[in-house]
Amino acid sequence: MKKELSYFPKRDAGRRNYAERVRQVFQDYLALKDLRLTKQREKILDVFLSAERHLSQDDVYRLLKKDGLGRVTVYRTLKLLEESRLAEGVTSSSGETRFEIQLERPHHDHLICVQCGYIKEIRWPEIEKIQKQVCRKLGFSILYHRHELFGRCKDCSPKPPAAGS
Amino acid sequence: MKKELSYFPKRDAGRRNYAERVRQVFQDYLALKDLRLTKQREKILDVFLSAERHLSQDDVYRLLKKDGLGRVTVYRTLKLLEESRLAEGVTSSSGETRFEIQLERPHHDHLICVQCGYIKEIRWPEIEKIQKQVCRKLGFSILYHRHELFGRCKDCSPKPPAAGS
DNA sequence: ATCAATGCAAACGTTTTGCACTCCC
DNA sequence: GGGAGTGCAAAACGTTTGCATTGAT
Repeated sequence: MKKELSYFPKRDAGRRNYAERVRQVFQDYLALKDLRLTKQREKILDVFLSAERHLSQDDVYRLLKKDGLGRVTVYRTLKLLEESRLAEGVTSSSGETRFEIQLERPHHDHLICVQCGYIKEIRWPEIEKIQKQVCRKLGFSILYHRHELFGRCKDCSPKPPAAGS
Repeated sequence: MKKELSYFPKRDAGRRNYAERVRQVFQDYLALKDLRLTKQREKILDVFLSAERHLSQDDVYRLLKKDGLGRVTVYRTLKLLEESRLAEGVTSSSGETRFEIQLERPHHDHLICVQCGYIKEIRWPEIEKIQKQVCRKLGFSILYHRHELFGRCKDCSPKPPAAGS
């Protein structure tokens, strides 16, 4: 039995609901700031919700330019998503920032394959715990952190799991 | 007895030697690549060795433009320093990359104060250990990682250590 | 109808490149 | 002396801004 770690709650069943909750949060944030949920902003959000993660600005732009969406709007909307804390940036293997929707997702860090670009999410509560402890001891209050590991994923590793191992 | 963790070897005594070793490493790297250790490259290295850490490209440029050094050279040399693995970039609180010389310095991560910009280096072998373990289990081979914590340092913390704790 | 949002183009800041001159090896 | 290195200017790149038009509430 492949016990693939299932870090995140299954959302397949409640996917549509999830999308709606995300949209709601965004709308609330916008309302709070006296801003509007426009078609373009919805579309950008939708792209994230169907891709579900790790899109660069350019990815979003290319997916939506056929709808007449401009780069500027993508930039501005991504900024809004970041501000609202709905989206968060991850450094990709090529150095560019990629975004993912964070709502209701437990905090996780990233393993980034420098070869294929695959981004694996990982949770390690132990590490978070040590982090907090050490920082508290030092009087450093953490606001947020970035913990990214660059390397090769299983498939891209130079030495595939040898027989007999 | 204050057992302040002494993360880095005392270099006060051997500082000059250290500088020379750094220069040697750089020269070796350059030789390997059929490149030359020029006055400008030496000067840039010297800036790092006297500042010892966390300089942005602009910092370096401003410190050296009086010597007639151009921005372009700074960019190119910083790239060389990175390639040679002598220097490594850290994300500063304002988001720009700052560089530090890494030779003979044990690996460390960074606590970055978003208020005063102070960068504190930190070693937590336990975390590194867990990291390695987890990644090995996943078949992910780490090449390098970035672990940066953003927050407020002791001095900039909103609530100074209150009386009676 | 109002006022924010959009999209264009132009501005902007940063990094890279082309090229003649310099200088290290 | 030759080829790499430098510095300038210009190009390239990614992001932001100004402004007239569009559109959501």
